[in-house]
Amino acid sequence: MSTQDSGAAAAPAAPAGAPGKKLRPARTNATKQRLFEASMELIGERGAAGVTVDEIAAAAGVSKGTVYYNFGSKSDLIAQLLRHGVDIMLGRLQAIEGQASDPLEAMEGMVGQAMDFMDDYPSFARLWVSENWRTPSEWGKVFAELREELLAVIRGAIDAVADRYPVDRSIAQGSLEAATLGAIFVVGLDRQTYNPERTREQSIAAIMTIMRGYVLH
Amino acid sequence: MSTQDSGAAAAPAAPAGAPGKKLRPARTNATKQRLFEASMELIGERGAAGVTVDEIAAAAGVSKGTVYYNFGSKSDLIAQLLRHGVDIMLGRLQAIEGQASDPLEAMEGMVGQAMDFMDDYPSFARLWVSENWRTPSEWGKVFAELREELLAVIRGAIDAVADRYPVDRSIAQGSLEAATLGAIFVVGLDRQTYNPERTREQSIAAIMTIMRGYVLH
DNA sequence: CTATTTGAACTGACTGGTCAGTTTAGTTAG
DNA sequence: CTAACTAAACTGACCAGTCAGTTCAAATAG
Repeated sequence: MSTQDSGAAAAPAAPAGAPGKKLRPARTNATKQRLFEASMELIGERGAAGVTVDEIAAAAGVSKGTVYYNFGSKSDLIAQLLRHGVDIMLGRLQAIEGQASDPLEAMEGMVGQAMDFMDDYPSFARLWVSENWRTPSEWGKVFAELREELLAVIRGAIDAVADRYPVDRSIAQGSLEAATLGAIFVVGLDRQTYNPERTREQSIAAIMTIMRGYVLH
Repeated sequence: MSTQDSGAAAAPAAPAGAPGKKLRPARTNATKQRLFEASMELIGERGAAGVTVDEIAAAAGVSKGTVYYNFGSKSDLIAQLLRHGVDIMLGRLQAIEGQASDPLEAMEGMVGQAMDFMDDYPSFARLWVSENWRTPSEWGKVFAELREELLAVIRGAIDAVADRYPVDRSIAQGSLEAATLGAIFVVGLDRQTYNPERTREQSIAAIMTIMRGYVLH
């Protein structure tokens, strides 16, 4: 959750010509956190283009200038927001990576973690699916990178299954990873948006059907 | 959104695309078609909020006034665009509904049709996933309705499988439909956006893994 | 210990531009 | 003759980004 700002280029644009090292990130961290939370909520609901910087600032209890002080632009804020969310999700997935001895159980645990993450950050998945796959996306590089990190975790879990069980080798792993990630996001979103009565376990079982079809019987 | 007063009288003196779509159209149909194609492309790429009415009109080779003559508003245009796309997709899915005697083959055919549809209308899936699942969506009702129509077709195919084969009854059908639809969209979009080298057949096989896991062996 | 200074963090009015939707007067085609 | 369309100007709202000024905790000086 920390995800302290990568000391690289997009640091605060200090107006007084400061060289920009984080000497005293006292208030700043709390402010960034509030901005992340506020913008995750708003952007998740209405889309990146549908939310104004003024709204984000107001929701975070901060002035508009502060947004531009902490992030260089609206676009930068969103890029860092995406990274922030994926870091949280990855942290949760990796937290149980190897808790179970059986790779299918491990996979099930991972899917469960993903569903819980979507319960806790319902807006992140919305933001993800709304802005991913845009062709000349402003955040195309960010998405490609983050997507790869998520797929890598799924790939690890699938590999573990393939090592322990006989599986259908004719199925392309890449497509299988994509199908799994897609099912996770869409089942989670559908549950939130249209079918809140569906349980966590039902959703996990439906997604795990993919794995059961992958393993030969 | 502006003119929030109940001033319904602000509509054009002509029949804005509200009710009558009967024996009207001479040029209108061609114009609407061009507008559908142009806006599908643009909105699919940059999102509903990221495209201006002027751009759509220009891309369709039509004046801005024509957009407002045929559709009452940008929002209306998009709602009708969604319906238009789903109608095409449903038409294709139903065209092979019952071509195969084996329900698993029928399902595979349907998934294949869906992949072909996404090849032909690559922007529609983008529009769908970017605007679906928005919480207070302007087109929430439209989405709920269209989503139900798509799920009904998938449900029919799953039911046919469940009638002919022994299946895992502990899996909630609703979640299974959602997982299938999600996998279809995401695998298709991923192929277009990030992995164009993946074949149609690889993608179908990955999605069909869900069905193979549903059927008991 | 008190006074002064420093500068990172923050403020909010303002600017320049964009865009949905309207209007009007005229043109084209069925 | 009339529905469909054009072209261009206009409005009113809205919004990303800017910038001159303010705050305040910590550093430093006296």
